[in-house]
Amino acid sequence: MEKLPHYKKLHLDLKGQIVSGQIPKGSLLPSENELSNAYNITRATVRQALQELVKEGFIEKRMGLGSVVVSNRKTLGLLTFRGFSEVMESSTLTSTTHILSQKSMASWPQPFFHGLSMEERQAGCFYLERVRNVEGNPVMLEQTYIPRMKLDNFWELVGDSSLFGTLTRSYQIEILQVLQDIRAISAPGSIRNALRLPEKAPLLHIYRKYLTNRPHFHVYSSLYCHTEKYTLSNFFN
Amino acid sequence: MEKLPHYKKLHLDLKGQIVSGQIPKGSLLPSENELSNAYNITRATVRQALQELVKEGFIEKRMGLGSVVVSNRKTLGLLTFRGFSEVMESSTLTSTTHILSQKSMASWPQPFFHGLSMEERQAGCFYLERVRNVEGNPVMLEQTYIPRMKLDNFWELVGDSSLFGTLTRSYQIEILQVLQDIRAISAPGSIRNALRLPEKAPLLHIYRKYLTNRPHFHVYSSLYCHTEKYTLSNFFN
DNA sequence: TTTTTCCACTTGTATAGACAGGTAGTTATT
DNA sequence: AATAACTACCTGTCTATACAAGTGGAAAAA
Repeated sequence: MEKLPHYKKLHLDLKGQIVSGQIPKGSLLPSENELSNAYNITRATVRQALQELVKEGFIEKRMGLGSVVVSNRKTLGLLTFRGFSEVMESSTLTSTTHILSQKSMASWPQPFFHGLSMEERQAGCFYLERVRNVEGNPVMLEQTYIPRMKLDNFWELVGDSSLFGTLTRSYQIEILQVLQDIRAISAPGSIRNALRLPEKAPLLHIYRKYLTNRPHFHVYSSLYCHTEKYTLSNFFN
Repeated sequence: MEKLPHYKKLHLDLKGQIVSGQIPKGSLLPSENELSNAYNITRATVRQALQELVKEGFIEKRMGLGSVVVSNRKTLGLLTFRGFSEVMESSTLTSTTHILSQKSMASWPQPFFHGLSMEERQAGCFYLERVRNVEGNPVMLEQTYIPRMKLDNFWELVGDSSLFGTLTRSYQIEILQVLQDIRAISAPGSIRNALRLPEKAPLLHIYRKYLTNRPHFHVYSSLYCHTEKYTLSNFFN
């Protein structure tokens, strides 16, 4: 039993009710005062929870009116934070993951797409290469690099489960922010094979740096996305 | 003289000191208690201001340590909020804009890339098509649709200046959030001409919906980005 | 000298209350 | 019937305070 802060508890409760459809899109959330009474917390704490929902794009606040549910997509915004499974898990689309490669490396690739600190460079990295499929179609190749810094039994703990879920559960590492560079490219040969693409197919290429709550610990990803059938949705704020 | 809320005042003060270099990158902001004393406001209000800076990517907060300045880039995060000029204005790259088309339309394109409310549909839209150049190279084609809702003298007020700047200054419309779908495509003929691209060049295509502080008023954009020389950088949180 | 403990300071979470300002529907006025 | 005023309710901003939890350096103990 983990004891979450009150605002987090309310946040998750409301999010659950929104994505499950109990609070339908277009409707109003209970008012801040109602929520503060119902949960026995102050309005300030309620507002903190609602703020999270705004940030994730689930609700919009209207001064004098209330909080309007504007989306019930579980995926909204999560793409920017987490791996693929979390994004897809709630949709009706079936998604699978296929691991192509999984290894510990004493040194990082040279050149690496992002600057590294001395600490990171010396630690070496874990490397994970995965193909993500939606409805049986390969749509994304994900190459992830994790510094080997205080991550005992990493592969055993990751196992078959979500990478970012494992980081949170087993190491209390949470993603706070993501920096990324996006570009469109023509699929190179190596990627074409993995995603079964024709020559010169346009691909979305994203370099990501995940900032975490563990200082100086970052996760790096290189993503190749085939966006013909499934597009990448994001919200920003 | 507009009277800003206290937290907004502090937010702008700190932002100014960060982008001007008075508070250098890597250094710590004054602590929340120091700021609350200096400005004669409570810590809750200080935290509201700092939260904005975190959202914009200027600072990171470290529990037990303080608020670290992690960026002094004027542009950071703004790409997700505003048009092109704001993004480029602080960089050393020279950027120019060329207007291809500029008209008022009684009805929206059919089909339109995003669902519209009755209100918006009936209002018609202003249409603005622009090419953005960096160092003389065309890198982005931007097609923007603005509902004709309570925007008197729109074209006169926009003139040559920034679209989003005009919306803010003349109509007090501020962008709160951006929803977007991203995909990679092969440049279609019409776009190839405007951006002077070879056939089948990979292009980034982004559909955007800007949510504003004016209820039910949204701005829509379709962006085509040539990302060979200049990539799109974003931060998420 | 090395390790542990402690402490000052920082951010995180939370309470209780107050007033300003916007929304929408009802009621009173024209 | 159309307009204006009122009202209940909602979010926005802010004060004052308290304690929990993490950081980093100094002091104490090994």
